[in-house]
Amino acid sequence: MISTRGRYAIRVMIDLAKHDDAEYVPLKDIAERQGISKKYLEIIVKDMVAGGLLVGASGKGGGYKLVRKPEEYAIGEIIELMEGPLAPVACLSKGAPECPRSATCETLSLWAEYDQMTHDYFYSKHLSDLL
Amino acid sequence: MISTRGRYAIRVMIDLAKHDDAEYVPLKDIAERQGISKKYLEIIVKDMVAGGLLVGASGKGGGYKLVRKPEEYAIGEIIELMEGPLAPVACLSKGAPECPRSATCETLSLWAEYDQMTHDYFYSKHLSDLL
DNA sequence: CTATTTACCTATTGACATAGTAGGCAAATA
DNA sequence: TATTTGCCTACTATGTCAATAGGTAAATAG
Repeated sequence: MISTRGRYAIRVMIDLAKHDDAEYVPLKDIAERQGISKKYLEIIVKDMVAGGLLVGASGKGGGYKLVRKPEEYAIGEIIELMEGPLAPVACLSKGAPECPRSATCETLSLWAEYDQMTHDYFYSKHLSDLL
Repeated sequence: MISTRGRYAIRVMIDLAKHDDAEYVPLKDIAERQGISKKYLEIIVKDMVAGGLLVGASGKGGGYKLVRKPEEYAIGEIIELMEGPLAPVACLSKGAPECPRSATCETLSLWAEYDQMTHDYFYSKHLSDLL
């Protein structure tokens, strides 16, 4: 299941996308509108900045804003940044050590096909599709 | 991600499907062939019996066997028994209390569509497809 | 009727993730 | 200089994951 990290991140993105591109939006406002603890959002938003989804600005008039247009954010990108790989099994994650069972594994193609489906789905949807 | 509970359960089912339908297969043999701790498999197999996937028999000549033909087990059924609902968010699980945000939630259709895809996929695949 | 084989049951453990809370420092503006 | 805002470290309670440990009950072979 998708955890609050991923779900809240998407809601923050939607909230920001609905506001003027030029202005920074204080996290306090987002937290109030979304009914989510501001303190908890701080942790989540920090990772979003580190991952290049948002930029932040301190001080009065500061806050966060998107760095790209909503149609340029794939939902899969947001989810993978916040939750880790979409892969249903560890051996299909990018950079995973090769599984010793892979040559004879009867379930590998089941997971691989599902992984492909999931990837295609979440990278075909963009932030702009949620507005 | 699918945990060992679900993955091992499927491997046990495949192992059993490869053996004579009429005979009980001791868990010790399955554990050795699959390279999985027998003690851990006991816990998993117990839930599989409780869920109606297998039957067990004690004593000499005992073990476990399938109760249906491999083509009559949907993979989704096995996964949901062992891992809980396939739903990507709690509000889409069967019997979940209605989410207060559902009327205005901008992400609900995203998750619902993915949920449908996942369900369709894992209920279209059967144990017999993995042999 | 006894020994062996097998399933079945309860309990415990260490490591990790989840979903936060708490308190303070740093930067930018009015 | 005061206020607003982001940013940083640390802590905690709860639960899940992946087992391990040790025993009881049932069935069969001899």
